[in-house]
Amino acid sequence: MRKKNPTPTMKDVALEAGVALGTVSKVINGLPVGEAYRLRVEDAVKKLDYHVNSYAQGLKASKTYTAALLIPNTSNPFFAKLVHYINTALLKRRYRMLLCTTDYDSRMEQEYITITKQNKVDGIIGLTYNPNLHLEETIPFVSIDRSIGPHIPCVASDNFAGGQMAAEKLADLGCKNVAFLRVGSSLDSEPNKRKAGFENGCLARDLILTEKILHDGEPISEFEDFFRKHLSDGKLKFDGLFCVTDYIAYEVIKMLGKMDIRVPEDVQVIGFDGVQAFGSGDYFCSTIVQPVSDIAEMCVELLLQESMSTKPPLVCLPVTYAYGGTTKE
Amino acid sequence: MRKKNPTPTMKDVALEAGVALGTVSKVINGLPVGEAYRLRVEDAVKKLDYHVNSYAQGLKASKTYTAALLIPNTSNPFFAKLVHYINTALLKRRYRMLLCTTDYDSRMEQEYITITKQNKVDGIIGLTYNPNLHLEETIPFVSIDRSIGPHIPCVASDNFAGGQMAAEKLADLGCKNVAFLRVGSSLDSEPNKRKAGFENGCLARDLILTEKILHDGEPISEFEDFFRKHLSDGKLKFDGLFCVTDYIAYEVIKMLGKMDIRVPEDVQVIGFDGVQAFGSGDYFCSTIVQPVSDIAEMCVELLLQESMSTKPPLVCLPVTYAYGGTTKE
DNA sequence: TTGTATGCGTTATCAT
DNA sequence: ATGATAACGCATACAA
Repeated sequence: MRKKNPTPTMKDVALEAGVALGTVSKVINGLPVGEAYRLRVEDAVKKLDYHVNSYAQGLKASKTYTAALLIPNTSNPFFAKLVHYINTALLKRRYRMLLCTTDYDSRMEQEYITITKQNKVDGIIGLTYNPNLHLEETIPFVSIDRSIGPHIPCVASDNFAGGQMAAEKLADLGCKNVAFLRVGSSLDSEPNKRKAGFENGCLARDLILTEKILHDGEPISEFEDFFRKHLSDGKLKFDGLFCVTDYIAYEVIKMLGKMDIRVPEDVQVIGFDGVQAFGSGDYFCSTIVQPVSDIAEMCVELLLQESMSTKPPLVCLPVTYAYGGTTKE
Repeated sequence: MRKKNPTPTMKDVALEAGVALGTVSKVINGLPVGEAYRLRVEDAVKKLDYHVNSYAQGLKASKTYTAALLIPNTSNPFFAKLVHYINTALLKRRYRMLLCTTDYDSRMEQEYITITKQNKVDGIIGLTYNPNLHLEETIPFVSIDRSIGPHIPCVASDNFAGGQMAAEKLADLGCKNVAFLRVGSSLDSEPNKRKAGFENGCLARDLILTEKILHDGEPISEFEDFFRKHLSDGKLKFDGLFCVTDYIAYEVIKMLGKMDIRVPEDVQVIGFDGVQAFGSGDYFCSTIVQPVSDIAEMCVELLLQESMSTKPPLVCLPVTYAYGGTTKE
């Protein structure tokens, strides 16, 4: 009883159980071992409240059981949700998540690649906007929403179908004259397909379509000017709006409020993402919901999958529509 | 050039530089070493793009350079912000964060304590609602918003001052008759002081005060009944509301909208937390802003501080008021 | 089947 | 000042 070991090791367990070190290891890893020995070891484990040191384990295996998640921030509710589900999916597989919030900053994204090296992560899941991110060939990478390279799988929502769905929903709800509102990084990423899908849907349902696309530098207030341009004696020309994200929808709805245009009476609004205020039950707006938890699962699954051969280049997951008070239903 | 080592080790560097292993270690750790040797080692490090394996380092030092963050979720924007800043503060000190989202579930909180053991974290930062959380005596713990035990530091906003500030602000803006709205876990935690501070402020400024406190089971819609009870010919008796969180404020404002009571014309509303929609510039409502980044820094500082003796039992950080459209200013 | 010895990447103690 | 060596906790190939 001289030195009370703060956290017991396999050696302590072996000593306690009166068996050899190797035997303990086998029991821990579920390898075949004599019944009597196993019981004694298990007792000792319980008695000492022993837990394997997964870092030492990793050292042996040349793995760290850690995956990095590269993401702009945790403030955007969509990202926050992604963080949550990816973390959970990793933990379930006894992996740790190294959270790297880049703040849309390319410099930071590169910096994190370094941290990633220092931490010897086993893989990286990245939602990144850096057009020319230089990443290690050797380390597994799964991209969200953006195709990054020939052998790097990309996971995204079915953005095209989502755009289409928005058009159909607006048509079903009686809209005739709709607008598509988007603020876009010029990078081509999967979410860009929302536009194509929406156009396609409008065509199919004979909706008149106007588009307003803000480019990198332009302030979001440009949308207000856009609306004013399409106003005739106080009434907006459009009866439906499809905003490329819930965030845009949120800003747009505020603008409409200031202009005394009622939502959904005068104009119906559909967003994209499925963001909930405070993570609680209700949506900010009627919206196309991304299957965040499925996206997370898929990313982790692909990342940890051993065989490179079976990794598909692009996985699109189905979206759903949800009512959030900004449409007539 | 036979086997191309995927990630170089100290040994490789030593070989490359033609020096002994120990020498490399010293250079890496900034210990004194001959100038010529140092240069050769540094060259080799650059050439091989060597990074220390912090897990092996940890194995020697019996540290993991990992701290766990126990928090209900990342969906609530206030928590999301906390996650972001704590992660950043840890990373700055070359620590990793193990994110443990408990979903307000006591069972999960305990489960994570186990994961925490398996992962041999060096410390825990916890924002937890488990009244009788059983935690290891041996591992450093810093609590957010709740005093948990005699030797466990607690970090929080100055909630009392925040409550006071809300009362003063409402008084300054012309309110005479105000209400305090709270939904409360019965647990006594620092945020409860918001009530005391507000009462204090109302007294000082001669405001008539009504309180409505929802208990654990009651649905938030109870507030709507409360309002209807204090309605006389369509006008609300109150001209100011202090909601204990921005979330409550958000829900309350929606209710008021349905009742055709205008904010801030008919009634002004102040929340608490300083939550921003989508993490962008503007606040959901006029609010008392918690200094999230300071809280995060303080937690990490206290956690990693060696000397137990100098750890204060409770640290309260100053709050500020921010306009968010739901007050007359 | 069980036990022993070696090595994973580092650091620290010791001779040199 | 520099270099060899042991030890950290664990897994495993090999010997008993």
